[in-house]
Amino acid sequence: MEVVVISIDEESRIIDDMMDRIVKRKLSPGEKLPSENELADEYRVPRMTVRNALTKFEERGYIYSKQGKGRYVKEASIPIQLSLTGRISFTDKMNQMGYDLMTSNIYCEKMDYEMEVYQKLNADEHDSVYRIGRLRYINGEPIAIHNSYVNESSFPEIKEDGPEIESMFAYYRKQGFSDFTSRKTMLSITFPTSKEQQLLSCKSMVPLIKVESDCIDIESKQVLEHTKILYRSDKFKYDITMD
Amino acid sequence: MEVVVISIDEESRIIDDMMDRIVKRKLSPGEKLPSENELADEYRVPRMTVRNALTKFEERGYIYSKQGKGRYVKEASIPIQLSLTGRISFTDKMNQMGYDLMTSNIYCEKMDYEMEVYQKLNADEHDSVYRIGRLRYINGEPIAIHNSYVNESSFPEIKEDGPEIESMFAYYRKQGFSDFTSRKTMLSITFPTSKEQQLLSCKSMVPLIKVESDCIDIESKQVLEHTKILYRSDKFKYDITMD
DNA sequence: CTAGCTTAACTTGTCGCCAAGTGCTTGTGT
DNA sequence: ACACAAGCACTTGGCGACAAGTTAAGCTAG
Repeated sequence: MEVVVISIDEESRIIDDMMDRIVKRKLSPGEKLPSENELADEYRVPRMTVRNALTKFEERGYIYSKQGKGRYVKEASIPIQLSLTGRISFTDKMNQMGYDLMTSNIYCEKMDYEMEVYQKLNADEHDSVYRIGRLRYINGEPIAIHNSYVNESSFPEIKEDGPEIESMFAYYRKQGFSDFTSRKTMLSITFPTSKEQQLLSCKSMVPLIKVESDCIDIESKQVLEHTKILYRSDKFKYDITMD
Repeated sequence: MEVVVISIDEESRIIDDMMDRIVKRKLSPGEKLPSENELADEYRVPRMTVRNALTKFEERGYIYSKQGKGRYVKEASIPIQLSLTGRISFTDKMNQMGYDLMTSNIYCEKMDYEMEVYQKLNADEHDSVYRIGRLRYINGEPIAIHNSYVNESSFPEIKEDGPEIESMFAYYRKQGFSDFTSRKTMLSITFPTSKEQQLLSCKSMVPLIKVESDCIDIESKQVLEHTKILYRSDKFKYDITMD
């Protein structure tokens, strides 16, 4: 009889085990992990295997390492419960939940032509579309990048106003619009580019939740903006309850 | 004057660039990437840096490698548009969209006590709760693990029936329940354990979308099940439109 | 006795060599 | 001229030695 050995990836096994130790509180936040050599002996694998596993684990954001010292368990951040369902603005949502929200404008620039975005704005290829980026902080931590795409032909002063806008809704109201709706909201997962890693001060393997939507003036049916928000997935839990 | 050099992680820069080449179609699916040595020369970095970057990229599921041959761009899978909003069952959703859905039962076992799950089922600590796991395939590809937690005191035959159930809704109807609702639906992101990697045949860095919900009989207000679904995030786009 | 420096034993980080796998090219025997 | 095998030039994969950083103990000099 032949014995079939199903090879389970050693690295994944180590990550599983580390995860288990953390959730079972055998390893608490701030505590030092066993050294690479100790773990290598324990799992009977070369140090490099342990090392690769721990590097992956680090990039997911669960531990951090210091050369010459060791690896440590990160403080677990309590997930912020975010409701994706309501039609209220991000700012209002967060204030409602009692979070200390801060916003900083990071850019307001003319974007290069991109079919997908232009189409959604009903923009002509020769229109100027501005991308307004804001970084959202909660309790001082950057947690989301909020991109708004706005057609200059709809808002001629957007180039000047853009760098000052905190809430787009407030801006639209000032421009004479009052009731808003949106067509479709799509959710997908991406990884941060190096720029996004810097802005969100996160590692390359922290998944981002990308929420794409738009904002339409109910009265004129005009598309005011297209939005693309990138949330750090390790900081949130989303309530997507229907009612 | 002091020149401050902001160090951008070399690995991330390489990944950014590879991603860019793929979306800009400088590299098409099936095509071979430049070798590690070529890229190392191009970016003026040691081969190991390129290697680490490409390994990460591979684990995200964008490329695959063959020893002795090279690295190749994977076929981009067209994301399946899944509506998270409706109250119809997974099976119905998929059939409605015209996808070739297949389900296989992978386990039906008494679970160990876990406070969170037991609480949500209003189960006593001494109750037997069964975990019924099904693997969902679309076009032959495994794409989601569907876990249902059911209290034996509500469904005494669950141990025997479990391994045969494809649709829980159908099962509940057969048991005399007809109208269902759910309380809260939460969405979060996790990474696959090694078991989940095997079941979903995906790499360790493919994020999974975890959707937790429950099913309640409207008439009796009884909690019939707690569900935990793990979707491969690289295979889906979610429609979370409100209306 | 004490302050400060040296050293050694740990830690994680980097790099490069060689092993393993593939396929093309080349040479040889029929 | 063709078949086949050996070798070489490429690929990715794995591992081990060393570099760099940290800490604490112990020795030495004041």
